[in-house]
Amino acid sequence: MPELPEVETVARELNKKVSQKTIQKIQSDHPKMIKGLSLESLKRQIYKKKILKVLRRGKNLLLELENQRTIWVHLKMTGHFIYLPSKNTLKKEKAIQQDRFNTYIHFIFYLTDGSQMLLSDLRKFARIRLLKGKAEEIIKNPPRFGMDKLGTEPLSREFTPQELRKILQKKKKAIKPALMDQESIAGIGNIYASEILFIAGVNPLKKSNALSAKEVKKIHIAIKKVLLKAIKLKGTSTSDFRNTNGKKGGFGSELKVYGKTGKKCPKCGKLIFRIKQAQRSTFYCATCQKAS
DNA sequence: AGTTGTGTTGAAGA
DNA sequence: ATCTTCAACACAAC
Repeated sequence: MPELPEVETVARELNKKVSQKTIQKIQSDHPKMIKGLSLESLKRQIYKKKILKVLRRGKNLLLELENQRTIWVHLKMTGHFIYLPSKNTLKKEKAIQQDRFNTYIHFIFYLTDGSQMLLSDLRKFARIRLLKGKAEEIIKNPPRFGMDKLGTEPLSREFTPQELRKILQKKKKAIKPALMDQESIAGIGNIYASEILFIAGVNPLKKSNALSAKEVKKIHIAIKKVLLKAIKLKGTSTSDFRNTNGKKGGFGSELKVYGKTGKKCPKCGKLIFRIKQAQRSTFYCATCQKAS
């Protein structure tokens, strides 16, 4: 489930924990997760290279190295990074391993100070690439494998209500799948799309281009509010997402509608519905999020 | 016990 | 072009 708040949390934590550290070696039991080059080639190119910084773009993670190379990681559905400090007590490691979602380790990055960066991924959907150039250059001038089509960053200054209006006017889809379209806005996934629309009081079935200026304004406020709060609480862990210390994020208890089918709406007390939109579950309150 | 659903997204098919 | 369906994979719930 890593969406923008989860990936942002990982980027911030890794920035604190591994930037300015040097990669000694890597190990993988599933090199298929690497795209575009072999495990051997990746090993050669990152050997003894320092990690300068870690950035996020949409749901993509970028680890910039000192040699004009950047490790790109997409966590997809079930990937997450765990950081093990060098002076790791056995007790602490045991505590991390007690959680089975921390035990699907398919990549180990050994750093020269003895610490480790692990990639755990139950379903093995996560993908790794090695890109040429610095992270900022890649963001500005993205390669054409997928990152090239990313839309605006919802927490950036350019993402104004006017900008959102412009984006939504062009789309004929319902607002809920439109919010999840990475080519328009980068980083919103299935959980936060439902939560945002509940906070905005907008029906998920309403067509994007039929929204009033007032509704767009409400959605804009809700996007910023929900994403910022989720980042503050280090993300949502409804099942397998974990932070780099192996622990769950804190936004799970803040969820108003996601996964709440048949439960009472926190605002009006009526029942929460689940419907399907573009093959994904949408959760909403039909009373607080009127279709009209 | 087989079927269905899960936070993502790219590729293939229509 | 643009839309829908499927596949990558593992597991839980029904």
